[in-house]
Amino acid sequence: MKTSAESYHFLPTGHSCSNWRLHMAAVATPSLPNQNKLPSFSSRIPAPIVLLQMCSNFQEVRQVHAQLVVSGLIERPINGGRLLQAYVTVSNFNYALSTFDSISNPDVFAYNTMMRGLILSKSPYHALKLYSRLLLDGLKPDNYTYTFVLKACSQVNALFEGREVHGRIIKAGIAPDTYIHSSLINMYSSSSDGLVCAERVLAGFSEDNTLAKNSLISGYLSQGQVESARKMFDNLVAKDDASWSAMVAGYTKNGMYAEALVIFRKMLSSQVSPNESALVSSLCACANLGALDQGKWIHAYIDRIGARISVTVGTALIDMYAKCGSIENAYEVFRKMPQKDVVSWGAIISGFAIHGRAAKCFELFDDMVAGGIHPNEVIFVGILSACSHAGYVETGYKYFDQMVHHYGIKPSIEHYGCMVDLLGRAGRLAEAEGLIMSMPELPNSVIWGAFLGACRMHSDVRRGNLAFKHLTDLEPTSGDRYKLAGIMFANAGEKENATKIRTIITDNDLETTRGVSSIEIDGVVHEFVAGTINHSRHKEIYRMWERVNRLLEIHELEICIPF
DNA sequence: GTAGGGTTAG
Repeated sequence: MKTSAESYHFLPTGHSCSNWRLHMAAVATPSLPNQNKLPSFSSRIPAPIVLLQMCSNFQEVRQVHAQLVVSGLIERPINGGRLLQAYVTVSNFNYALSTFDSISNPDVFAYNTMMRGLILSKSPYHALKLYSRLLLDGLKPDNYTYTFVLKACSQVNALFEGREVHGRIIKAGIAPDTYIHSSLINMYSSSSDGLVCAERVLAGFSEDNTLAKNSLISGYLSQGQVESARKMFDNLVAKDDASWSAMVAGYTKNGMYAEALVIFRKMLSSQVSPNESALVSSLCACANLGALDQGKWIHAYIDRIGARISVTVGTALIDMYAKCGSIENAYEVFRKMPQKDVVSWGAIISGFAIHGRAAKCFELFDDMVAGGIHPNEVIFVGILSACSHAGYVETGYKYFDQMVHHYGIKPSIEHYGCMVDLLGRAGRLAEAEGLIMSMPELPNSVIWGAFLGACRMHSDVRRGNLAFKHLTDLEPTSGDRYKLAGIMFANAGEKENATKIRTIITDNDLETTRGVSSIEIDGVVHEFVAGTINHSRHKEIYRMWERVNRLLEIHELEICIPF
């Protein structure tokens, strides 16, 4: 470490040394973390180092950092590594990086800790660079180094580099432990080509290793090989929470939502308490199924076990309630969340957008910005789709402009989709067409589909024909596109074209879909198809629905225990 | 003398 406080320039740019000294004086005195819980002072370890291990947030680490500088303890190289570690554990990666830079001769521990920080902050490329620097420094990588570098490789699908690391591990004669094994499997199974190697790695390890087996299960699932994963999972003797949650997450990721809920239920009946990942995945499955009762049950379960609602779980709850049609519950969860990140704001804004509450979306957007959270591209998808549902063309333009020029976000195809939809619905077809032509990338079927829908709505056969031509190129087998065009021609009185299209649909046996909505009663999902009025039990369902509403008012969550 | 699963949310 640098030897004096004056030359100690670890702070991010904008802080001068004199400011730092003043600041140190201000923070060094007030409440330090849990001083009363300190172990006895007979210990040889200096008090600030003990404190460092007890820090649970950034402010505390910074205070102890100040003490380390004042006491000169920072000058011992080992303490520099400890400080770095503390910044990584409280997820302040800028301070971690500055601390690392201020260490003059970082040892393997410092390198490992910094690599871990870079992986946690989703900078795997930097972690890989640091690994090369470690080798250039002539240091000898250890088991931790290999675990982290393999993790970085799997994050960027660097199969080639990963193989090289694998070779180096073998050549170095390191005895690979369970962690290295599971990291190798993760690395190889980040691409479908590597799965065979992953299987071989597992086969070459004699001990029973649940960690590595879980990794291979996740690998199969990430490559869509659900059957292989399930087989391996069923044969697993010691299933831990990670094994279960890998299955729940894997089913959800592969769109098999019902299976995800079934295995989640099995997890609970096997007396394994679900971890955060399993809760989030199963809530995601509920959201996609519209299974409000099951979602509410999971919410009640979380409350019952007294788990603190984390940002991640809270966000998954918001999304579930919003997608299951219960925006009020979503908003309640949102308001009660002690911490929110940009994803939580995105979930609630998109939720209100789905429900057509544009004004509320704008209000939330302002609150978010006022709270110092920087909107990302997803926030604008929510805002623009709210504009389009409400028909606010000028507001939509305003936000689109703000996104590009004020926030420097490059519009994605989804943003263009919202704008085309917005302009098209409002009948401003020439503007919509101009926007499509100005797009930097090639318009996809979503864009042309929205445009065709708008042309049909406003009986613009010339432009509609253009959209239809593009759609037949992009999606030649989608019956829906032909159907829409057929309706457009029929409405415009062009009977010849309309019948031509109808014969295309029947001759080629193209499938068309109909609008479907569903409600869930007593754990069973009932579907209603647009245009049909005689669902076999619709009267009964209506009566049950009324009863459910009454019950909900009386006991809130008590009725939903489907498991 | 400090350490490492999996990873979901818009």
